[in-house]
Amino acid sequence: MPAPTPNPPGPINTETRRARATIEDVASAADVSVATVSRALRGLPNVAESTRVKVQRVAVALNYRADPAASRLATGRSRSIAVAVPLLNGWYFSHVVAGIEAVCAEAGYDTIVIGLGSERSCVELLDGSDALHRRADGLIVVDVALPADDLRSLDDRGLALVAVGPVLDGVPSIGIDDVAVGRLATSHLIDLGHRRIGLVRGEVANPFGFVVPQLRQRGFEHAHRSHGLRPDPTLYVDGSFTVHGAYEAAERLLERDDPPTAIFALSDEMAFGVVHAARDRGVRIPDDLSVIGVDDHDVAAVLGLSTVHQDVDQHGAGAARTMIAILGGQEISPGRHDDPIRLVVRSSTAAPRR
Amino acid sequence: MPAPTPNPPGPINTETRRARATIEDVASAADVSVATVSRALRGLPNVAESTRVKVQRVAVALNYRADPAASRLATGRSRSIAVAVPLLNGWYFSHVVAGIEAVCAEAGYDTIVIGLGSERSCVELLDGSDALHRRADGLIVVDVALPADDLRSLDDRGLALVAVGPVLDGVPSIGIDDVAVGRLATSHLIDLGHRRIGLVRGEVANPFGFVVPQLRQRGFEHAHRSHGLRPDPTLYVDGSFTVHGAYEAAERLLERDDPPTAIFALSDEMAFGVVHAARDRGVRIPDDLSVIGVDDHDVAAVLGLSTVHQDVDQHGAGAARTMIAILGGQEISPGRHDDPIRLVVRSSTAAPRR
DNA sequence: GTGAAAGCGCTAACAC
DNA sequence: GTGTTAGCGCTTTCAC
Repeated sequence: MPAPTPNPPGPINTETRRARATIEDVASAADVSVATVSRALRGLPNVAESTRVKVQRVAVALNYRADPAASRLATGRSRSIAVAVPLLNGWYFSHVVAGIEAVCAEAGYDTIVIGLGSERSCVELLDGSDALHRRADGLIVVDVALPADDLRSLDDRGLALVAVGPVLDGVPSIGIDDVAVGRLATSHLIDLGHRRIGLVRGEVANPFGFVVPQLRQRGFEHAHRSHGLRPDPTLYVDGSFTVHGAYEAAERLLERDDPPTAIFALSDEMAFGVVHAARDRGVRIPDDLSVIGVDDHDVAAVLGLSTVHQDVDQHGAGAARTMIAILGGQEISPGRHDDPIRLVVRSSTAAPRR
Repeated sequence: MPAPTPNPPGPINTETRRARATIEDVASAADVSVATVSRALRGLPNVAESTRVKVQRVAVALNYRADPAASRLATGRSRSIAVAVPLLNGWYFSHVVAGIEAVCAEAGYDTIVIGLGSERSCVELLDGSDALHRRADGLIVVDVALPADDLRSLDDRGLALVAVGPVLDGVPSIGIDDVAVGRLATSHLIDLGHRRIGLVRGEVANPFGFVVPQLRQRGFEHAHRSHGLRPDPTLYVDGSFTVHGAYEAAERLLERDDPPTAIFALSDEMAFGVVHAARDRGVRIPDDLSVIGVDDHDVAAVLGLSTVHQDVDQHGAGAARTMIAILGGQEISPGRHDDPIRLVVRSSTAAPRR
């Protein structure tokens, strides 16, 4: 158990308060009761239009804003939503977060981010740790495969759940068909004539399975089989979902006596690493090696990287909208929205030379 | 004024509460008063060690955790810090945010992110809008140049302030010497023999000046002057700090009858766009054109891009540590920490051919 | 060392 | 339509 770090003592409260008007200030200034102020300001019925106007005017004059903590305490709702992502600085994740934040801000919700980089953070997330405990009304998990009972425990705590990425049982989710992604990229390579295809997968240090890699890999294998081919597992390497990790992984592949003629990297960032490694060893792309990634990262076009496009900001925005609808009391079925994907062929893929 | 969106009605409260233990539950189970529970759990003095142990045990058994809203209401501190950034999905910003979040989580603080993409969001930030008002104990602004009176108003609201990026008057800040960055990159080009150097600047739709571009530009101009040269303002173009924006900006430069022999892009992402544009028009790098950026983005190495390295994650982490120290009651002088930078020469810069 | 009680600022019954 | 009042769950004097 982490050391209890109490709030430092001291009457921060009183210093701060000076400037802030409370609901009572507004009430007395407007010559009504606090209840009326509350109703008027929140647009509730049973307030005479004239009173509402008067109260609003006073509130503006006093620059009054309800204290969210007090409000949360009274209503049980915090008007903020949490986003849990494996790493905050990945291209994919930062775009999802950006999409979420934009929608949340628009709707008056705060966005609190939780990086799941360390094991500790993952465990805490579910333990009902500080980050979630009564601080957020809902949780958006991005590419996190929560086990069923953790799902339930979160639910028991009254947290609304929405997922971005793979399907999560009983949770509304938005993402792409990752198996199809794997199939699409791989078929492209096979159609070009490639028969020995390397796969740069990625593990993330994350106790919850990060299932995207598996799904895309499954698609990779499907594609082989449906063309009557058998994938070669000795051509599978781990790129950790980073440029650098993939660089090293690709080195291992290219060092072989029988290197693959094409490499499928499960993300564009990893594909960048592959391209780099190839270049450093004088392996020409696409002449000696075809490379394809996934994401359609802004830099993919610069490198001429073939890839599978997905509209990442939209995933985040869609998830946030769903969350807000749920929090707004709408019945949302825990369904799946598969966003379309499409193959983008650039100059990094071509028929094998030999 | 935005439409008042009240919390939807409904007894969410009671449903939720079922599972959660309150301080009273702990008190009665441990057979002490709530005051004692509060003291014991927060490590305050004047609690018999035996009592403390007992209370802790009960708290764990009941999976008790203080409700942050109630705690906030009573103490005035929310144990969360807000981060305001111009765009959440830029490489630089996402790394800063990641650095901040990691440190905050470690210290038990929530990280709430605020994107300043729209004008509205900026205005609201300062208006004491919902996002900040009593929700966060401190605000970390990243590359945001707040005017002096906004600074004061934030301060009046009792918000602690820390800045990442350029110096902000009266606020502790961490960043790099952006003028030096401009000088370093430009001198490298000049030393190589370049005399006509294009500058890809960047504006971000942000009412607060985003001063980084100006500073780096100043360094660019300094470097010229100290070599007895005069920069050519017709060679300045706007790349919006995006790959795509820089692509178009570079096109304009390369289309000229007298194109520059080198281009300094104020960020690596923009440099990528320049490289792309050059490639698309058959301009060879570095033979026909030298390109240099700033950041040392992971992809810079892949493209062989020369650049000015900075340690971005560290900026975020450092800022967060400073913030937490301030919030912890330490006296922190509003000083400046300049993180070191260094020139990284790769293959995108060389002497001009003619 | 511990407990009783008075808030913190707001919302939601309930009365009028 | 509006006001009164009892909480929400915690912290913090102030007695003991």
